[in-house]
Amino acid sequence: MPRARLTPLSVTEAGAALIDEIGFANLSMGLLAERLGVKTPALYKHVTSQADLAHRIAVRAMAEFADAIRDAIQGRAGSDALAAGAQAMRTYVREHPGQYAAADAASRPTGPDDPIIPAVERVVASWAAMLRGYHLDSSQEIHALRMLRSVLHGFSTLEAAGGFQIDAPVDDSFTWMVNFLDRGLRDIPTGSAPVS
Amino acid sequence: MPRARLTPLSVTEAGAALIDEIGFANLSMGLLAERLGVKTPALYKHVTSQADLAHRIAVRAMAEFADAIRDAIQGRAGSDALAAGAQAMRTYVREHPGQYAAADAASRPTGPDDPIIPAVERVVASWAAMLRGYHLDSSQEIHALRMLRSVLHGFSTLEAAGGFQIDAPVDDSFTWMVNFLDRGLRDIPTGSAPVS
DNA sequence: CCTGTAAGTTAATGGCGTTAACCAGCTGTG
DNA sequence: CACAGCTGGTTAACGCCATTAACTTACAGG
Repeated sequence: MPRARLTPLSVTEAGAALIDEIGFANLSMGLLAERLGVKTPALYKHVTSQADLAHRIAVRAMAEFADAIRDAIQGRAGSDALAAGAQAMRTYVREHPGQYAAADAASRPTGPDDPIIPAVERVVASWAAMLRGYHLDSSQEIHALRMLRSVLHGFSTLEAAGGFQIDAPVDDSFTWMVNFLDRGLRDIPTGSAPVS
Repeated sequence: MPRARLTPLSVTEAGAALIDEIGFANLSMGLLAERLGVKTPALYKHVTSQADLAHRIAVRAMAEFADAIRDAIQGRAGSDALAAGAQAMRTYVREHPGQYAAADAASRPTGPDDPIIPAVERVVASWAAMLRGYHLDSSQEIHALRMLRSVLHGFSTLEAAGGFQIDAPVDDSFTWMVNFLDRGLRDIPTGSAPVS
């Protein structure tokens, strides 16, 4: 019987493809083994557990996600950078819902040398670079960053989950929302935010 | 041996309490049975499956969530209503992370008579009533609603998951974000949204 | 060639959700 | 007050899944 020649990397990649098809919650060792033409226990020669597999998928996904955001923002500024970055995020989540869910679930690092940390930092750095085009007060940057992350994460995951039921084009809502954010960011009162 | 006198309702309520303690993904029939002082199969006399239990928890949670939003908005208008509603949502998710996750997972109805439908509709109606205070163009209401839902859902779930790592007060970011939204909503260009 | 190791295999364990078969406590009737 | 039946519990058993152990065999280096 010929060998399958698996590696941690090839197992992770196959897992990443599978998780997008069946959903994060439905990932199972048996399904992945079948997909790779191998019996379930063989996977444990390359991956220590299902949690380890999920984490490897998450790291890989976060890195690809960071690349996508960086590439979209690259060479643009201000409104253009915001629109391109937001669209890149939405596209990534739509095309890789399982991997995004895995990355999201693993985004709290398990330790100080968790390889997801640099990947997360690259994402944050891209959003921060994009926001720099709006010349915000430094005390407000973190708030704007958190808002941006919240709104894009919320929209993308709700869309991927089929959460927008009403019959109105989701594309239009997304464009409207990005324009709303752009307008608000271009017209921020200076000084620290007034607390109600 | 005395009987436990369980009902579908009491099982659902115990499940709701448990899911907030251990998290949506960790809910198990065995754990809930133990919590109720009963053997696992006893639960199946009141609930047809774990999926059924999760769905009942979700319906209950969505209804309580709808109440919380309605009560917060009640008697307020404009900025006050937005701030109160947003805070109510954030508080609900923080206090009931498991139930919110269950409600979120079940928010796509399984059929036309799924009891989650009216609960979801009440939530939407509250947000729509709140937005009415901003006198938006009717063509833009749905977009504003989706944005609001996205941003509050995103912020709340990220916060509940411990996603805001940087050392800056999350309360301040939330207030800043709500103010940002309020400013933007009070100053919306009329006519249909410009599409880039 | 041939030997050792690493990548597969089959077999076994334990935890879960679920179902079947059984039994006992409450309830409503004579 | 008895007792019959339903209803809400029990124990036992099944199948699926993650994981581990014990084994075997393909292949790489000497």
